[in-house]
Amino acid sequence: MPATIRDVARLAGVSPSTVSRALSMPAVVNAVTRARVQAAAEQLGYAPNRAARGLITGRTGTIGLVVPDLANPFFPSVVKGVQARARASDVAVFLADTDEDATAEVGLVRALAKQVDGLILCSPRAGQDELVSVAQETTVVLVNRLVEGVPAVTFDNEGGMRQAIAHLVALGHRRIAWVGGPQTSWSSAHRSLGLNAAAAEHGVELVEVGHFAPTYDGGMAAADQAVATGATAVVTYNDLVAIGLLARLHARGIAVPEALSVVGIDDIAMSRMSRPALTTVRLPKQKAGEMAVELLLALLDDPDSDSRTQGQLLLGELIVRDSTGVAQDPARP
Amino acid sequence: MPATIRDVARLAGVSPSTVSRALSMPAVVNAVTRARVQAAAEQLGYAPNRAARGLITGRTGTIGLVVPDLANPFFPSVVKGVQARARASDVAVFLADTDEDATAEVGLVRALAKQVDGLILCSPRAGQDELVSVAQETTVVLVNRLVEGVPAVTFDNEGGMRQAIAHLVALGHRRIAWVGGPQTSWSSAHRSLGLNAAAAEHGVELVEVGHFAPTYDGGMAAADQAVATGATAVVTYNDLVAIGLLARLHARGIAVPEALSVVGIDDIAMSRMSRPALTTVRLPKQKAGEMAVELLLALLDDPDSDSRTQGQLLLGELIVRDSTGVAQDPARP
DNA sequence: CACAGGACTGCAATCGATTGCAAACTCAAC
DNA sequence: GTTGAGTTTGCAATCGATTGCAGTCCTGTG
Repeated sequence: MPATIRDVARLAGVSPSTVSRALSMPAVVNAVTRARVQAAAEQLGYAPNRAARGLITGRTGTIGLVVPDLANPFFPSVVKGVQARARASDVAVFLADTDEDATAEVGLVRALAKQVDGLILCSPRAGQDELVSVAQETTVVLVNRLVEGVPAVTFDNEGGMRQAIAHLVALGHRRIAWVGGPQTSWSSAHRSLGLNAAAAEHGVELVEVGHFAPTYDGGMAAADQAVATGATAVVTYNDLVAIGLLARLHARGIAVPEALSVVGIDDIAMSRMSRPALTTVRLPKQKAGEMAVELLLALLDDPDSDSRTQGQLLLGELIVRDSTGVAQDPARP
Repeated sequence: MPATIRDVARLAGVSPSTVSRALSMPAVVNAVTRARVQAAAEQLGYAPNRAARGLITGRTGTIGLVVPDLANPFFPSVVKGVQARARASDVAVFLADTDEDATAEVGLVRALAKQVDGLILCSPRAGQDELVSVAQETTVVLVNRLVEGVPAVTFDNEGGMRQAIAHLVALGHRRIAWVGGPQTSWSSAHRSLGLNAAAAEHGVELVEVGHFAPTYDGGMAAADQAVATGATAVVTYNDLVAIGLLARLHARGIAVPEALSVVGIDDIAMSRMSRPALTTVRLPKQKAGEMAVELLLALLDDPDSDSRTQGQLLLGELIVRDSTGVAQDPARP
């Protein structure tokens, strides 16, 4: 139905080759011919069929984006960033949601890999070996996950946690609880590391209360155990967990931040809307999506680019809202 | 890099034609040949290049999905539904976010149209004429928007509003405020219609407080005007607005639901997490995405299918939480 | 005036897959 | 032992675009 290069050629009175050149290598065709071709293309609303071009050039102008769960507000932000940056370079984005299923993820990735120039895998749940093997077959950029030898855009979890701890210590907290995310989560592990290091530096105590689902319900589940630690502040795996925790604390009549301070991570849109508004470490999610595309495109242009080894590290930023306050004196409760 | 049909043919010792047939019309090839081909394909991890197939068959196995803003929690749900249903039929999904820009939307849609078999336009911001014209060029399914002659999946706004009003009337409310969405919003207009009709039926008063951005901030902005109407209950354009309104009410010390009841629409994930938890009309967002794909696929198979004219209407469901309560007696405040 | 050189443009091959058509083969029946 | 029907398979054309190569035309110089 849509106009082909032949239609344009006919209308402009030239050969298809000339149309192709007029449109993609304007310098080599005569000015008046070029103008005629461009007018014809314009008139017909012609745009080259990417699939056909892809057959010849091996570049389809398409990338794939795989996320674990769009219902988790973290991911739409990343997707939006990918979207925006991809559009700016006129590349289309295939989106796939794996529903947190690592097995489905691998299958999806393999299927997608054949239809795209490159893949962006956001917080992939698959095993390290599988990711490496996929990366050997296609150009892959990881987001929020680090695997030896695979280019990635990650967040500075350690630095973020350091900021959170510094903030809490400044408020007088000396015993801080950590509500971890899923056992297998790469970012949870790294946040824990950063937290422990920072706590040690400041000479304060860090109590880990275990692993919970990275959801509102996970936060509800974690709340009581966090309280039981006797800590005066809690850092949670992410904002969703923090908000769930806040809900449970409210239900139990525990005042935030008076009796307990709460810090999340991510800064999802919901965080400023919670009551009290959540203090959190903002992760530049959209930026991560943009940079992932940037990195992928660079890799595609120059596969041997050294960005392969380094990748990109994005810094977090502490956003202080109302869920953190001066530590309650443990002596007079 | 990936294996082509020729590679498989060579390995299986047959011609490419036979490979093609063995894989997509198994009945016509000899059983032992078929087995040999399938083994070879398996061994090479072969999957046909969809782009190449698309050139011949005119069907690429790809659909496009356009949403106004992924940051609005309504849309990721729809996207998830589209995703899931599309994957079940082995079709890939191009996602595009227009950033609420109607002009960009039209451009994007036109560009996408050439690369896909069909398009799903979710809550499109473009004008009616533009949508009609796009629908003439490609197969299009609308979600959450109705345009004469274009197949669509919509929500029963009228019915949903009827439920909300019935609920409020049962609680004794007699004067109800409506916080509308954007002036040009199709769903806002229809919700208003349903509200007015239901209010008339029940003999209660409906006060429209104007049009606001469909966001948290929009809700904050609307709150004071809603209060000033003297209504004992407010229905808002969507949940995000309701949650913003709740925040402002809390800041002003107006108790919900004691002094004012609040009802949202959508039932986004955030709604059960708000304080108080939001009473709302649940819209089956994910289901809408699934049905849109279903409808699109049906239309693609049989362009003259009568689903073109009818489309699908999805019912809303009132979810009663804590933001609605018995009306305050206006006599003794 | 002939010829070298550059600027344009068209021909034809190519990418990976599908499909109409015809060739090759099998098998049974006469 | 032919013939004819039915199966199975391969050849070759095709989709839309790109690109190496070669041909045409024009211009300037000797």
